[in-house]
Formats: sequence, structure tokens, C-alpha cells
Amino acid sequence: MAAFPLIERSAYQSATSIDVARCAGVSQSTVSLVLSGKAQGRVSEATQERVRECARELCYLPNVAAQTLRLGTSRAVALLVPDVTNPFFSRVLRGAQRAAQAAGYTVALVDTGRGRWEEQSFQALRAGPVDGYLLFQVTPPDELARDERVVLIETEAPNRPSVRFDIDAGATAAFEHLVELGHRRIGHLAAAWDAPTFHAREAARRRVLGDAGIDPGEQPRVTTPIGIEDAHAAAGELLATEPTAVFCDDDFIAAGLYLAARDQGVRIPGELSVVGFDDMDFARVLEPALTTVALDGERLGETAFDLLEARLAGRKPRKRVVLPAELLVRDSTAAPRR
Amino acid sequence: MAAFPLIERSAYQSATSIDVARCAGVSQSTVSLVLSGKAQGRVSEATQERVRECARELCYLPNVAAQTLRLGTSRAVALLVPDVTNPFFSRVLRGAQRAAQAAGYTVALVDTGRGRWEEQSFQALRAGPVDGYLLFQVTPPDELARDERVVLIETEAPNRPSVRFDIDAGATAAFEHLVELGHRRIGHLAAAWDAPTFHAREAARRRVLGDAGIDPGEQPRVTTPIGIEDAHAAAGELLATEPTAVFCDDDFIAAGLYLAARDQGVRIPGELSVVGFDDMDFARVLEPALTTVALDGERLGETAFDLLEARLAGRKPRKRVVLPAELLVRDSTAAPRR
DNA sequence: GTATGTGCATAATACGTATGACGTACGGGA
DNA sequence: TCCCGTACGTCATACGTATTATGCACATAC
Repeated sequence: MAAFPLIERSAYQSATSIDVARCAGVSQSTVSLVLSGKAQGRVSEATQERVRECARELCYLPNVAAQTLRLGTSRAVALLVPDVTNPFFSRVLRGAQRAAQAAGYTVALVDTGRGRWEEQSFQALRAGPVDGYLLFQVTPPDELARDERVVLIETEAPNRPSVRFDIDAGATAAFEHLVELGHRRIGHLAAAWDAPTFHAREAARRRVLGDAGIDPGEQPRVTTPIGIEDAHAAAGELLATEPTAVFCDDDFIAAGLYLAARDQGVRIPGELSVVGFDDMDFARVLEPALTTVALDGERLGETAFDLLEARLAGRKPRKRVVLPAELLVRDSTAAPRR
Repeated sequence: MAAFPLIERSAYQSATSIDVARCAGVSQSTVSLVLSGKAQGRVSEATQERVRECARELCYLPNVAAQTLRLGTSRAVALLVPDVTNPFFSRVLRGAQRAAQAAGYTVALVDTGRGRWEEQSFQALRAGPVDGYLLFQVTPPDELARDERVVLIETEAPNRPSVRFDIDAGATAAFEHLVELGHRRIGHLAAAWDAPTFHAREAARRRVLGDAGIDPGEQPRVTTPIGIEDAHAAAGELLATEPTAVFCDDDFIAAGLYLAARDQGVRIPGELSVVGFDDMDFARVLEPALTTVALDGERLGETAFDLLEARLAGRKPRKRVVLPAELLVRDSTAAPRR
């Protein structure tokens, strides 16, 4: 017998409720009733036990595709992200995942490849396998823009449920911190990424500097892709303009700046103050420990899922949630020398 | 009309092939035939165009649950990981994701919560929504151990397809590097995690040190959870034994060691050489830049998916793949002082 | 005029589940 | 004897798709 691959193959094809029914000598309906716990008073206790026993023996597990088709729901949600390798996003995922698990949902992950999805990855998901969407820094295609099953993360659109950080407060605190230390020449090492979260940082910069009587248009500003090596190169360029402080859109960008400063023998914070954003794990290990704006990514993911789940359950929750962003002053910022 | 929510609701429920058929004045079979491209010579060109036009107009997308049920395949695979927040894993995910996308597959992500899944998360997946499994540092439950649809990543089991790094070569190179520099008191800051990848590091340590005439049992060794703050504490303890070099199971652990060394005024590499593992992004930004063993996580994920895909397609590929692990010597290692 | 194609499209079915509408047997009350 | 209630299950159907077998004209060949 062992020679017949068919024996082995039976392991692939899970038993169906019909197999269980045959085994227990009842109908398929009865099996379904019993195993879904809706057999109260309709099936005798003895029969129920027999069915459960057979199900156990045959390792029966309901076919999810069939369930989804029948019930019109898959208890799964999709999380769309522009780039899975961004470590900040893992926190969001973890939060969403945990909340989803608690609610009996599965999370399907899709990397949209920084906007290159243009319907593509999205098409793959629509109409079936998932009940809803969490869009992380992804602007929904028109089709989805009015869909009730979508929650926006770190993005907003008119009349859509969304979760985001109070980027404005965080960035404002960061720039005010630098101004209060006495800096007058404050650079901006900005992410070359067209997303609301970065627009908010830039807006805060213009406002705070303007209010302090510093012309924001006069301050050095260089954009760079998010990534240490890219930022390293861009930072070299920025340092040539001799700012006394630099606000970085991201901790990775700040790390690149550290490298450039090291190259040029510029001491932090003595000759250059640096502020990052996100509070990644490594921020406090940098030498000196990086002053940065802390964001609770897990809570972001968790909140987003809860919002979506409420929608799916027919409740109408608060439309927009704003989570705090807090400046963490460490050792990379100080008063300018002169 | 705008007052009727039913109008809006139509957006949720995607059009079915029957709707398209009605619109085009043909049968559902014809629609299916046309849209799946199997209508060659069976349906007139005019009708085909009409069907396609209707499908476009109604934004028709095939219901994936129905397709899965009918075809017995979902073109989706599950990636199971012990902890989504581990940044190393994001690389694996990205690699798997990219390969999957190219092959027309979707990746569903499941966080098993470090082994706490005990069938649980797994049950949720079996029998339906996915065609196969990628198990990253996760030991399969008995049920799955013989399943052909499983590929093991960074784990191995008898007669199972798997992908892993040549951890032994990497760790060996690292310890030999330290020995060659002249170190005789070499600590091990080890991950408190029962996984093959860490056993391999330990085995290499014992072998290399033994071969060099250094008793591995005499060398200081402390275990710690993976995470900078945990490692920081554990490293304090390790430094009390005054090693001249420390091998860390992970770059995050190495980062914790940097923190502890800074606390105690121990200079790297002058008084202490440090080697990490993984080559995380931040490794070369540390001061001094961290000597570490580089692993190509993306390639790991990619290879794993390809292996699984080959299985699913009925091909029988190489059972075990081993990817290189290469020592990257930077500035955190030097000869001991005396 | 009957067989033989051929070009075009449809009917019928199966995938595996959940569920509302029915059956059946039995015992008790009138 | 007839009717009804209850306890225990089953039947039939629908979800939306892919596919096999079948049908129907109409033209061609003999």
C-alpha cells in the first residue's frame, strides 16, 4: 500500500463535511449544524457526540473557500503597504495582526511597491478573499475611494475613516525645540516621497520657522529617498551649506546624516544638532543617542483594524482618529556653538 | 435616488459573471469562456467583444472564493513567522512577496507569536484559503510535517524541502577572525531562542574555539531575548567577566552590547571587539561600524517561494538549498590590547 | 434527401458549505 | 379514532465559477 502515492495524496485533500456525515451515518446538514453549534434541540446529544468524534478522527476542517462563498464573508482583511521592508511598517503590521487575531480575522499582506500597483495588486484582492482593506500610506484608486470597507492609515480623504499620527504636533515640537536652543540656520533633510505625512512635516517647518522670524525659504533643504545610503549622499550635499541643526524626516535619514557628519569630521551635537522621526529601535544606540519624534506604530495598526472591524460589523465608529506624536529629547541636540 | 443606500450598496457587491451575461445577452458559460481566454474558435469575435465591453462597464471581477472552490486552488501561500516585528524577517517577506507576485500568487502573512500558535493560527489556514506554506523559523506541527505543500525556512526536518543560510560557515568565519586577531577570552552573547540557526552558531563556537586550544566551556556566555534593551542588560552582566571579544547572535544584541560598553566606558574595538550577525541596516552606522555576518534575507524568501511553487506545480525541485553567509569585517574588531 | 461537418453558443453540473423549509415517528389528549 | 405537539433529522437550495457534454442552425458532400 505504501507504494501508492494516492494514499499520501489523501493528506492534501482534507475531508469534507460529507465524509464526516457518511462516517457518522447522518446527513451533511446535520454535520454542519452540529459543528457550527447551531444544533440546540435539533439534534440529540448522542448524535452530536458521534459527529464530533468522526470529525476529529477524519481531521475535518471546513473548507474556507466554500464557507466564504456561502456566507459572503471571509473574515480576512488586506493590509496594503508601499514597502514591506520599511521597519516602521512592521510595527503597524504587528498591531493590526494582533487586533485581527483577537477578533478572529486573518491579515493578508500586500506590497504595492510604492504606488506601482495601479489596480494590479488591488485587482487581485477585490471581490472575494477579503472583507476589507487597510491602506497604509497608500492612496486608494478611485474605485475604492467611496468603499465603506476601507480604512486609511497615515493618509486621509474626504469623508473616509482614517487613522494617523499628529505629525503636525510632533514636527512642530521638534522645530520649536531647535529654535529654542538658539538655532537660526536649520536644515531639512526631507524624504523624497509624496505622502501626506511628509507634507505635514514641511508645513510645520514653514510655520514654526516663519513664526520665529526665520525665512523658511532661505534654509537649506535637500530631499532623499528613505534609506541610509541614499541619505548619506544627500546629507553630504546638505552639510556643504553649513547648517547648525538638521531636521530629518526619518530616523534612517538621520542615520545617513550621522555617516556624512562622520565623513566630514562634524561633531554632533557640538557643531550640528540632529532630530529624527519615528524612534526606530536603533535611534538610542546611535552615538550620540538620537533626539527624535516617537510614534506608536503598533497602536496605529491596532486602531486601524478596530475601525475597520467596526465598519464590517455594521457599527459606525468615529471617522478619524489622531494618535499622538511625541518629541523625545536625547543627546543629538544642543545649543549652537556661537 | 441618492437617498437610497441601496444604490450605494451595489458598490460593495461586485457584479457576477451572470450580471455580465445578462448585460451582453449571452449565457454565463460564454462569459466565463471569453474572459478566461478559452473561447478560441468557440465564440464569435463580435460576441467576445460585447462580453468584454460589458465586463468592463460593470467592473466585473471574478469572485475568488468561487474560483478557489471550483478550481481547488487559490494561488495564495501563507508565510508563517514567529514575530513580524523582527526586521530581518521583513527582508524575507519582501523576497517571497516579489517572487510570489511574479508567479501570480498572493502571500498571506501569519504571526505565530513565537510558537504559541499550537495548531491555532494554523487551523485557520488549513483546508482552503492557501495552497501552501512557508514556515520561517517555525517548526511544523506533526500534521504538517509530512505535507508536500510546506517549505521550511531557517529550519530543517528529515526529508522536507528547506532553505537556510550556511550559518556554520558564517559563524566559523567570525570566530576564526577573532582567534586570528589574537583573542583568547571570547564571550558569546546568545539569543535565548531555541532555533536551529542559533544552535548552529553555538556549535561553530565550540568547534572553532576548541580547535584553537581554547576551552569553550570556560568562556563567558550569557543568553538574552532578541531586543536592544534586553541585550543591554544581559551585556552588562557579560562585561563583568572581562572578555576581550564578544560574538553576538544578532545585530540587535550587538547594539545592546554597544550600549553596555558605553555605560561602563569600555572602548570598542580598543578594549573590546564585537561581532554581530545579520547585517541589519543600522550595523554600519554604529560607532564604530559593526563587523557582522551578512545574510541575504530577500534571496532567502525568494528561494523559499520558488521551491514551494515548484512543488505546487508538480515539479520536484532540489530538496535543500543552502545560501551563503559572509563575514563583513568593519571597525568593531581589532587585536586585543596586550 | 440524407448524412457529415462546422461554427456558435448553451445546459447542466460540481466544488463544499450553511440554512430555511419540510418530513417522520411517537406519545398524549380529546 | 383523530389531531396535535414534540423530538430528531433530512431535503433542497444558493453562493459564483469553470467545464464537459450537448444543441442548433446552416452549409457542404454524396
